[in-house]
Amino acid sequence: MVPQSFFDRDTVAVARDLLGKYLVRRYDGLVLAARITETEAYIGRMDRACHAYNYRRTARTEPLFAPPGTAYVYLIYGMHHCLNLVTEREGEPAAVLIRGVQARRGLDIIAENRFRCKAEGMTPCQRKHFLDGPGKVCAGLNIDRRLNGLPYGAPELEVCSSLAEIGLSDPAEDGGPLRIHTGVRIGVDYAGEDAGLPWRFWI
DNA sequence: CTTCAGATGCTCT
DNA sequence: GAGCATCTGAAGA
Repeated sequence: MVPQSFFDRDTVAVARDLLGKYLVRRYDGLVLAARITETEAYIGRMDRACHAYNYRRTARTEPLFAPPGTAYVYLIYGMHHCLNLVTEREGEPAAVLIRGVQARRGLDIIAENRFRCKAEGMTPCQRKHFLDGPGKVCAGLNIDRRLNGLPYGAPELEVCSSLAEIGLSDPAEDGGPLRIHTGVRIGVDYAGEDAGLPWRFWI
């Protein structure tokens, strides 16, 4: 598991550094793991796209003011969940949205969570777009508002830098330096000039 | 491959 | 009451 201090840093740096790391999700005796492939940074201090813009503190944004590494999970469009990991020192509302991952452990369980079928039964289209969106990440890994506010270090959700930590090997870990792409964030047109900030990262 | 409508409920005004 | 850090399936090119 990466140390909590990993999240106690500049949010954009954390967003970049989370690429290639692993989300490990545990529940009901199951262990799921997925490689992080797409992230976005949100910084309340100066970012209109952030729910806690200008330090706005409400019942919803409360987890963003919690210690680094805390999970911030909210419901969007009435039916999808989005997972964020809180960054910066406690009291600085900021987080990284997990927008995409690749499944590495628990394929059948994740496929069941997403499509109510075995991994083998997925269509080519379902396979191609398996976990390439924030709502899909949460659906596949069974993440919902029950995890909102979860302190970092809890076994239910961890971030690891190597799958060896859960007894697996991943060829992608030996693939050399990551080729990191940068772009504008998705779905934040309402944020005015801040919508153009290059705070989306993917590999 | 693209566009498009519809689903659905929480949050803040 | 408006709007939202989205996804899906259907239809057309």
